[in-house]
Amino acid sequence: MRHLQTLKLIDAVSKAGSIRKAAEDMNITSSALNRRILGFEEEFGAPIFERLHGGVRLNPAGELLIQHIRGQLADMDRVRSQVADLSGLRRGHVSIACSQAIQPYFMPAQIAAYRAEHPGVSFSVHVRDRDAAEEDLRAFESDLALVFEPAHLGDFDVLLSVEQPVYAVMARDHPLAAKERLRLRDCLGYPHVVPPKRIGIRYLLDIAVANMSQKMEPVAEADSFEFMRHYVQQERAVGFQFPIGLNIYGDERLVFRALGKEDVPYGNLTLMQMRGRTLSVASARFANQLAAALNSLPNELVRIGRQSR
Amino acid sequence: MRHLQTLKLIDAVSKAGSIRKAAEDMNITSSALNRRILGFEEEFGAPIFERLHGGVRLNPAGELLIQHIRGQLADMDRVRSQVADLSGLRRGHVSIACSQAIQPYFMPAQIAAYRAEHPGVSFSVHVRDRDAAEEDLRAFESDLALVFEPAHLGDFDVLLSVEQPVYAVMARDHPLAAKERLRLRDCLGYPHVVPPKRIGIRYLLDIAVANMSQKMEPVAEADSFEFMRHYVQQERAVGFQFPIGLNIYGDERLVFRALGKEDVPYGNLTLMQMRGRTLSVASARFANQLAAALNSLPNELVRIGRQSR
DNA sequence: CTTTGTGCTTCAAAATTTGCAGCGCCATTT
DNA sequence: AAATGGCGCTGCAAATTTTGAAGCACAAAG
Repeated sequence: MRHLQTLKLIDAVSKAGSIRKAAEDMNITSSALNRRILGFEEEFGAPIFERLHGGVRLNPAGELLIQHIRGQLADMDRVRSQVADLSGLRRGHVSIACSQAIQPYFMPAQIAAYRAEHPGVSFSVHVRDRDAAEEDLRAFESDLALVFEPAHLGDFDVLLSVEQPVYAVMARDHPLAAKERLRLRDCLGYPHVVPPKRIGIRYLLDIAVANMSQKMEPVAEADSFEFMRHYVQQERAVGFQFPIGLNIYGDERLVFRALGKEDVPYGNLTLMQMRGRTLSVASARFANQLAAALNSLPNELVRIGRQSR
Repeated sequence: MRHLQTLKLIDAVSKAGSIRKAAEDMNITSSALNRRILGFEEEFGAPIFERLHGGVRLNPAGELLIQHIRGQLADMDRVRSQVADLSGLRRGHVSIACSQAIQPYFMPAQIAAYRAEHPGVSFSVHVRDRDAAEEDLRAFESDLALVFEPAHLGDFDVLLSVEQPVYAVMARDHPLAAKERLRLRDCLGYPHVVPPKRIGIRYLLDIAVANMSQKMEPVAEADSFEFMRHYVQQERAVGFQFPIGLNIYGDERLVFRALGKEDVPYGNLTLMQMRGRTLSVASARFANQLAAALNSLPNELVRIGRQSR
């Protein structure tokens, strides 16, 4: 798209932090890029970059502009997607940022299901904690975000929000595995593995622990659920995870127990988009499918709950 | 703005209905314009105009695109306005579509008040009936619309809505001028002047008359309030207008009487903008001022009511 | 049948953009 | 203090793109 080239270049410069670096990324000469920036600033009527030793940075005017540019680039993509859909091609691309817990089971299944009906649609999936996911939306780098406990809801439209309890994860022969109803303080009595503070589940655990005399003393802090899952089989420790990230029936060596709401607050799994954006056809449909799937999750949990008794 | 030139040209062609006409408007050759359109369609991936004998017209894809284009052009204006405001220039432009009744007193006073504080801001005021005002918003030709009884609220954000009774307007020596409380059926017993159907006040009168045995039999149907105002002094007829369009104390030869809500429904004077748009600094501030002024109107009306007894 | 107006095409001229090389600047390193 | 390396910026000529003038084929109107 020729007429958007200058805008793309400005975006590239703002990301690279230097005209020369951006020029290399975009496969043109730094002098050409430099003059395009200068030319744009002239017709725009104000500088958008402040020059400093070692590169450039957006000035306040540039910050205002870059938001417009990213919106325009994304919106043009949306229009093209709608037009493609209009002509029956059913092509498109969906970019989604989501929490780690969504990655192993939920998202692959959802994408496979969607692609079974729309094979022309491709996906980008970004693992992002709750802050980073919101940054992605703001920068128009993801169309959707599906995260636990989003921090600043101000700039976003919430498409759906469902609650999920926190589950304790342990080896099948762990002493606690015998108990049907588990309290958080039981878990903290054993070695435990928790995620770092930026992760939603840790946020909830911190809230819970704040009201207790007992303190959290993790033997390991890890942002990889895979690590946690294997570690609890090594040391007979306890880990924590949301059920959407668990294969409840699939793992014979592990046991999962929901922690009550009065113990640890439920996590809010929230599907959101940038406020006011009109998503591409593919993204909007995929969001709908996600919403439907999430809405049917509670039944699933009830069933799991019964089975675990 | 160079990189928007192609988009502006497409907009011009869609409005002119012909490439050659648009070329003349935009001061370039038709061949150059033609090739820009062709070039754009190629990189866009689909035709956006359908060619027919005697000109071109947007196809469905083009309709989708033109909406994006107009949004983009308007948004770029907004960004520039914000940047100008950032650098302290306090310049800007406000474009507003409003009903005829707003034109004589309310809008001039409001604009003068605003410009007294922000002399760098200029205005475009378009007289539009309720349908046309909405069209203006959709086409991004007005930033704001202030109209009575808007028809399709779906695509717009309502910033404020206030009620105004319908007033009967007559000469001071009209027989009805002696009565303090007037009924609609009294008015219809005398010759009366009403606006055409597309005007909000007529819409309300039609609703009122639908519930009556008496019929409306206007001696004149005119969309000019000036016409009505002078005509009622010629034939001793009765006219109708909203109080915001009346200079209640200023005209010695005319008398105004509010019609009760049970007689004729109150008109909804609504300030709106295109859904989801971020207005320029000047437009947003002017909208705030309008909203404040409209909110203080009811007191004004009460005062008028007392005085007219 | 002629006239008028349309979108589109050809080709050379005009305008713009690009790449190369180099300048001056500044913070860091030597 | 000097050297270095990275940076934004600038002449200048080449490359590329855009433009204008003229004309073609076509369809509707007179």
